[in-house]
Amino acid sequence: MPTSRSYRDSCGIARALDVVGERWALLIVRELLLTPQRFSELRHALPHVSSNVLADRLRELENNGVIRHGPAEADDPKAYQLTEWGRKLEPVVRGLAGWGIDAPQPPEPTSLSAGSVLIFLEEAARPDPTAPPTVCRLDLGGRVWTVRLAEGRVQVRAGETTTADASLRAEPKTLGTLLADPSALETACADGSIAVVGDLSAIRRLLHAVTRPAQPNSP
Amino acid sequence: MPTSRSYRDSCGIARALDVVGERWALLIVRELLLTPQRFSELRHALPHVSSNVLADRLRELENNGVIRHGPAEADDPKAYQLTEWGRKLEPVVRGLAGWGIDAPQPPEPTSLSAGSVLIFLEEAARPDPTAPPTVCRLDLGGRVWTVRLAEGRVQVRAGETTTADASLRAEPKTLGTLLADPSALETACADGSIAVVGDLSAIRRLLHAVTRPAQPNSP
DNA sequence: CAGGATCCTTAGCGATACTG
DNA sequence: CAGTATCGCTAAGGATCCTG
Repeated sequence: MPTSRSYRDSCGIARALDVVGERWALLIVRELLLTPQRFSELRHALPHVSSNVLADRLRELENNGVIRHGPAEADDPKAYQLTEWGRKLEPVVRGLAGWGIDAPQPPEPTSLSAGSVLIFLEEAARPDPTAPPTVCRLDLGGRVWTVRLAEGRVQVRAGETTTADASLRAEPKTLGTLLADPSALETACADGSIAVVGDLSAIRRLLHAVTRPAQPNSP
Repeated sequence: MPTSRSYRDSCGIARALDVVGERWALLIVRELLLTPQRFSELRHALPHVSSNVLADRLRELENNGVIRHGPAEADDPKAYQLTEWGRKLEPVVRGLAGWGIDAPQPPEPTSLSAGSVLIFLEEAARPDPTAPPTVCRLDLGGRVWTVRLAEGRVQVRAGETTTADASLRAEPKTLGTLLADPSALETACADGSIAVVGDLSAIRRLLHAVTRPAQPNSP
């Protein structure tokens, strides 16, 4: 029996939380915002969720019309994907991402999935508007993504492109480290923790796009 | 106990949910968005939360820098209020409200606090831009609010105003019913479930501001 | 082997009662 | 009024075990 506890409040917020307020629900939505994914891909993207909870959430989200399971639009017949209504959560999820970035850093060991780092890229990046438009191909945790920098924004899409300036293969966590400290790029290339093909300066532009202008830290 | 249940994910969304993802947290933020409130006021606004859970959440939100308790800015010294960072959740909460309004209606008995109906007012209202600017004074569940309709938007503020076109006193749930069915206004006046002073047509404009243009309802 | 279902333990939740 | 204390319940976490 999946969850059925409700806030019993007619407010739109409470009704939204009745649907996506349970644990892990919004992180599943985060993952599916980027691309439809299968059960095992979601497990890999959210390594700390147990399989029963994930199955419960997926069933619940499907029953509530947030995601869809079967084949639709001739896609992967086993992939979970957002419905039209579910996709409307995108601004909310992005807003949460932007807000959470300002949270105090937990000092604990954390994971970082491909979805995490890509959403972070889109949300936190403020690339130099005067820099040349750049297209990077990312091979992140076994999936390929295309990242475009142009006009002060970063856009991520699932899948290949034909016109990349550079290609980068790395673990999500490694890329996260580089985003925090772009100066480690050469070292990472040298020790093989990442692999770059093409124009290295394109990767450098990507990394510097998310360098934030000095966080105020007053408690 | 090592961690008090964290997602252990460096993603901004996960870190946001570590702070406001627990049950009731975002509904507390919803209430405090309108005005600082005391413990008993929050209990009244969220009738289904038990006192220990409310106390836990408030302590947690305070520890995480979302709300503040003591006296600040010469306000009610016992009221909880949002910090500057906490207030930045407003677009997220409003986004959730707008999304949740399109959720299928739960048939169960639901509550409706003053905060609920006021956020709904601000979020769902699309007043006629050609109608005259209107100021209503609302006495809702023992607190006074000022509602302004102007230029196609509705703005709610806590407290009195000096220039109201009309004043309305009602229970939050009664107002919710009227917003769903404005034609019941005369009946409600007659049977005393609401009390109107001043220009009744101002109240009528307020009620019609949220009448939505025919919901699509396809499952 | 992907895609779950089942079992067991723990921690968070809900309701009520109680206290400074 | 502003919370604590207590207790039964249920969801989450973790591992293992089916099933196609």
